[in-house]
Amino acid sequence: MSELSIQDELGVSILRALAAMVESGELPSAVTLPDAITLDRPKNRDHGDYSTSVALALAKPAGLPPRNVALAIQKHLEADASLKGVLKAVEIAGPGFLNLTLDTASQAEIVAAILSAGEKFGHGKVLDGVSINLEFISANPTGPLHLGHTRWAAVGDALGRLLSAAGAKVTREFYINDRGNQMDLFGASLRAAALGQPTPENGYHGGYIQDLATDIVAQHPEYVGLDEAAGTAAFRDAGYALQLAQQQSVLETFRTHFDIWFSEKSLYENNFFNHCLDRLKEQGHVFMDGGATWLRTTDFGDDKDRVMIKSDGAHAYFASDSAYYISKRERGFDVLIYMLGADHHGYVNRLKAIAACAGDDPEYNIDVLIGQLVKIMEGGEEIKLSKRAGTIITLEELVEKVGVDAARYTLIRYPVETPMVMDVDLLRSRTNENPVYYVQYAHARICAVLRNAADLGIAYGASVFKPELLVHERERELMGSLAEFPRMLAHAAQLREPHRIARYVEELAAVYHRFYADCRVLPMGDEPASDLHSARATLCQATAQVVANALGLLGVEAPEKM
RNA sequence: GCGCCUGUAGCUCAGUCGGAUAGAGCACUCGCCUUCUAAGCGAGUUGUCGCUGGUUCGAUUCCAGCCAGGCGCGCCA
Repeated sequence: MSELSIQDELGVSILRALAAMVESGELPSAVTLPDAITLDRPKNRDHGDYSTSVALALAKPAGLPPRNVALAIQKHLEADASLKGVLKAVEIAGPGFLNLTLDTASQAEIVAAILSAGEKFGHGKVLDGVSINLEFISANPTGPLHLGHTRWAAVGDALGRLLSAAGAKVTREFYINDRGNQMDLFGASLRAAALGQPTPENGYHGGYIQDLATDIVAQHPEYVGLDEAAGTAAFRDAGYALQLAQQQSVLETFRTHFDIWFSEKSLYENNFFNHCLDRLKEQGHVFMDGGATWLRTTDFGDDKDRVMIKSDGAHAYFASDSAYYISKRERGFDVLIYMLGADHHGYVNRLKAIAACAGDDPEYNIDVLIGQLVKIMEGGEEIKLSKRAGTIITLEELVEKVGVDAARYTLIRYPVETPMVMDVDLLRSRTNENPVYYVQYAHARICAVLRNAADLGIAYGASVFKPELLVHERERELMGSLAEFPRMLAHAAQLREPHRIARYVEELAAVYHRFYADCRVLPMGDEPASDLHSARATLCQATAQVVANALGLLGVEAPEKM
């Protein structure tokens, strides 16, 4: 079997047909042929296994009626010897669509391909060799992770898995804002709580502050006696360590792993920031004004120039952004993905401007994903998200209520640019409204069938598989869906849209359930085992593999029993 | 004012190299377990794809303008 999938093979054959048509004068030589042919899966099964509108697209430049173009392509495909045994029929429909129907045995090769590739089935090379830095969450270490962070935890982690599967070399990074006056405020709030004093103005509230303060005092009773400056610093550092450890621990239980926890403070160690500043100066976009040091980001589409070093000598947050960008690039990453909340979308232009100021190509080196904030409904009312008010749903609480699988799946299955409403009551009720159960059930169901097959002594697997037996419409439908997985994965990776995986696997589960309802897999009663039983069991095995692979990309378990 | 996102069925939402009759779940009605997991399957009902124009063989999809909602525009972090 060739390296090419059947879709690819058909696409290449059509391109060959087009080239031959130019050769023979059936198409004017002035017509520019497409680089690749896209084959769609028609919604209507009467339209074959794949369809293409290439004839429609070429009709105009060729100055020919679309049907004539389609007829010529059809003629060449039917004469193509390499498609014997692959393509069963080529039909022309509507204004000039070409509908292709595959030969059964050829279509069923996908089953063997899946079993052969196993966990790797679907993985591809569209991002081969690309070194990607994927930064997400990057919450302040001044409190627990809330639901907004949780969306990024789920989506970011799934995106990391997806990009890796597409061939990219991915490093997941969490940026710790461990510098600046928010940290000092955090320290002052903890100290106040420990001393039983009122929370400072704009300080941090919430029960966790009191809890942290209590823990710190238990470990370091001497902190209570320190003066304000020393005490604030001591509580800040101790609170930071505890809070960061808490975030790290809860993320691990959420199956979200980071390769690097990057400290903002570290950007100012070992003269690194000055090194970055020098690099930016070399590019000529740094200037002084009013005693401050600026980056002229307006050279590259930003609304206004940005201060890096304030006139009082302090580093503005933008200084960190700039240095952090350069750090990532110097560590060898080609593509930097930033996942930001909608309230930070104003940063897109300035981030891209940093890249341009550093002499890079913002369109290639920076990829910013903007996620709309999550709203939470409980008891029919919206809960406002406010880290400081203390009325937050944390990642831990969400997991406690609905479990890791349901939480991750629900958060991933919507495009991030869609504002999302999570109904806590609904998720807590564990009804079937959550499609994760639907998908997991399909997997568990298949596993049950395969267990029974083994008990009955039915052999299944690539070695006994007879592809020509799978002629039932439901079987063909199922194999068609399975064959879509690699292409879907590549597309989702390129678009950075993990939600497509969830949508795909839901459809696959639906197709499997239909197959299951119409096609008996195992022998009934005393019926003797046949090759068809084996073939169907093998198809089930391949389906379970793809469902498991898809759920694996989402970080959701594929249970063998439910 | 400028910028970004959103507007699709009663509700929650899918649908981006433009494609054939616009989909799913929930909800509602009715069927299917004396054999593989009924957490399932099947049938039925629901639409000015925000509005108006443009591009073309074809627009929910691309472009422009408008309407509505959300968010952002600091020598804060």
